[in-house]
Amino acid sequence: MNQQPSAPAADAPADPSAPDAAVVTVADLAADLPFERYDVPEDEARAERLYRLRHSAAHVMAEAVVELFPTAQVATGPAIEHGFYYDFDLPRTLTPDDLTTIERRMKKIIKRNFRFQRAEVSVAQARKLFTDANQTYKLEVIDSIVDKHAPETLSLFRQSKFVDLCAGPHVSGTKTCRYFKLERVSGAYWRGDSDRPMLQRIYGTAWESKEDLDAYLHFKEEAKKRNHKRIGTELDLFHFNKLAPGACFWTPRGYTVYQEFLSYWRESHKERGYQEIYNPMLYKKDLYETSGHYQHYKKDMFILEADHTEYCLKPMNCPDTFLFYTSKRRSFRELPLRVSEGGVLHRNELTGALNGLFRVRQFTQDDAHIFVTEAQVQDEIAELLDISREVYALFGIDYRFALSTRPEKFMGEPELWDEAEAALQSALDANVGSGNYKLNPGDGAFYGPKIDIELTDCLGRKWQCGTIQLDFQQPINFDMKYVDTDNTAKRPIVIHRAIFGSFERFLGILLEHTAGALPTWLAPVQAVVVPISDKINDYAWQVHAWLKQAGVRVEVDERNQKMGYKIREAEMNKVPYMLVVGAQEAEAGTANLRTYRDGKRGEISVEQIAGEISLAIQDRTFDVTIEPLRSFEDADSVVEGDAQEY
RNA sequence: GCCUAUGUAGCUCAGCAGGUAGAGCACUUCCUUGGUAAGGAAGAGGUCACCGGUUCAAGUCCGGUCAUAGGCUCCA
Repeated sequence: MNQQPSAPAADAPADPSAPDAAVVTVADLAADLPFERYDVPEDEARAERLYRLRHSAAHVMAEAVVELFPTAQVATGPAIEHGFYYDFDLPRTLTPDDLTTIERRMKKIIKRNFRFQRAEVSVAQARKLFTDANQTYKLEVIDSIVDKHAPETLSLFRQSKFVDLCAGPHVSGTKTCRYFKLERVSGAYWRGDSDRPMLQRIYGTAWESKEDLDAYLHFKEEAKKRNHKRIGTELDLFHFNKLAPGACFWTPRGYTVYQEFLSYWRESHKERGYQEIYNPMLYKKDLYETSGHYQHYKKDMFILEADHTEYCLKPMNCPDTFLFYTSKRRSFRELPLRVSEGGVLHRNELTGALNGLFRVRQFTQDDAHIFVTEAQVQDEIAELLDISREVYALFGIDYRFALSTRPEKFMGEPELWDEAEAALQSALDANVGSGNYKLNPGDGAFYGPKIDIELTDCLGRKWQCGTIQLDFQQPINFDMKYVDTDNTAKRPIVIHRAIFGSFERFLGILLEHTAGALPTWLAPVQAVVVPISDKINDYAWQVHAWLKQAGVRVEVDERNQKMGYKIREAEMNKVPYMLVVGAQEAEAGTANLRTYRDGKRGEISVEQIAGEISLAIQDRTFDVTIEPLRSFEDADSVVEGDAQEY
């Protein structure tokens, strides 16, 4: 084989000690501009201070990158939750080694504590500056600022040898940014537009103290341990296979959990007057033309052909539930008509968007549609708020309601919107209390206002799962009617609602929230009997039979191992109840109880243990201790669900 | 779909100057018959994601495909 002489590669990192003389940086060109001392106000709130710090860290990082790549084009670099990022257009892609190099250079800059300085220049001056420096992204930023605000001047910030178009604010000196860490490189479209160039984005985190930084890094580690995909493997609940990307394979244990979940859902909704129907999964495209999904949602649907006709795998339950409604004449006496259809849904999510149970291509929503008269809206909403509360209390998860109102683009009559919004609002005021819910003006669906439910898990992350939406549009599309008391046909309103969002996603959240230690009623194995030696196996099976009779999912670990080993195994499998039995217990008809939550409990009669477990199952007690990790999430960042739009 | 990284036993990972695979756990068998998070020994288990190329020789280098992760975009 030919040994290539080790010539420097064309794309090797630039040597900063010998910068290309031809490259003129913004800082060089801005040397004569009127930069002034920049003072930071005292007594600022922590959030503001962090914002300054992180935004400044982004500038420091940009300086380090420009040092390394003098021809780099810099795009934008804001402060974000936990840190900052900056986007660059670079001559080559960055490697993990580059990140280390950049970090080292940043530390040098930080150590010298360069002051941030500010200059105000005319728009023309700014344009010339960035044109001469060949910074095209900045020019585009200037253009959009001018379009939007038509300012007379623009501000520049400088620290050391880096000058950036920037409104600020910043810290006074670079040393304030010293508790930082670069986290990762990724691609990001310029202006978030997938038709524009892909830039390289470097993410970093920055804090006010070493303790904060360490705590944050620790938090990230803990969060990683709780990843539901990891727990799913550890507890043998589900797996994924490349032959069905984005679809979950539930194992016997996992499917047990899933079924328990479904049973609860069925039971609780049946009690509240819901009727369950079961519809087809495959429809001619005409259905979705009627609903409008074919026009607007086609790229997310799986479409196949048979009999020279296009068929669609249903991506949501609404349209086919409407076929149920219109399948016969409806009377006002039937309303409110509460119909649930937990069908299997398919959505052709982009491969890059798939994420464990959080974002799948096949899933089931705890979906239901309620057909109501206008007068019934408010009571029905109150009822839904009540169910939501019941459900979330069961899982020990914090939640908050949010009202989203008419967006700029909407369908239907504004008067109807106003009425509907008023109905939602008064239901919220009456049942949740005014001020106890969030307002998202203009965030409603185009077909109606909605109430979203945001969950907060023990990692402080927010999730949008449940949603209650009013829909005036589909009743028209499907020409839904009911015969009213005066014998005339009237148009019902549809309420779309989901509490969990999707079972898959909610289970994923629950697994992370509980770190896999599910409440007894959901646990795949609720109790394990641990005989101390195989001489006790007969009694162990006797205990097994007693518990089984009490409706407990119980196993016997009769492997030829020491009990310490079996206990360890049961602990790692997060089995709520462990019943240790030896000669003594066999004699007395007892078991030595150990629980996942409370540890060793001592010798108790099997009857009593069986009673305790079966009560926990029956009541669906949330018998789990959640130790909340210190939260690093900001108040208003919500991870959006896949169940929010219909 | 786009960017970057990753893909070796059921799991977690090592091996990478190219010379035809290794650990721990899990599993099987045997010994041990034990009091609340790992007793001992032996054994079995892998087309190194897949396809193609370079080479006498590829887990290792190159190209492509698929999947996964983190982002971006999307989530009427």
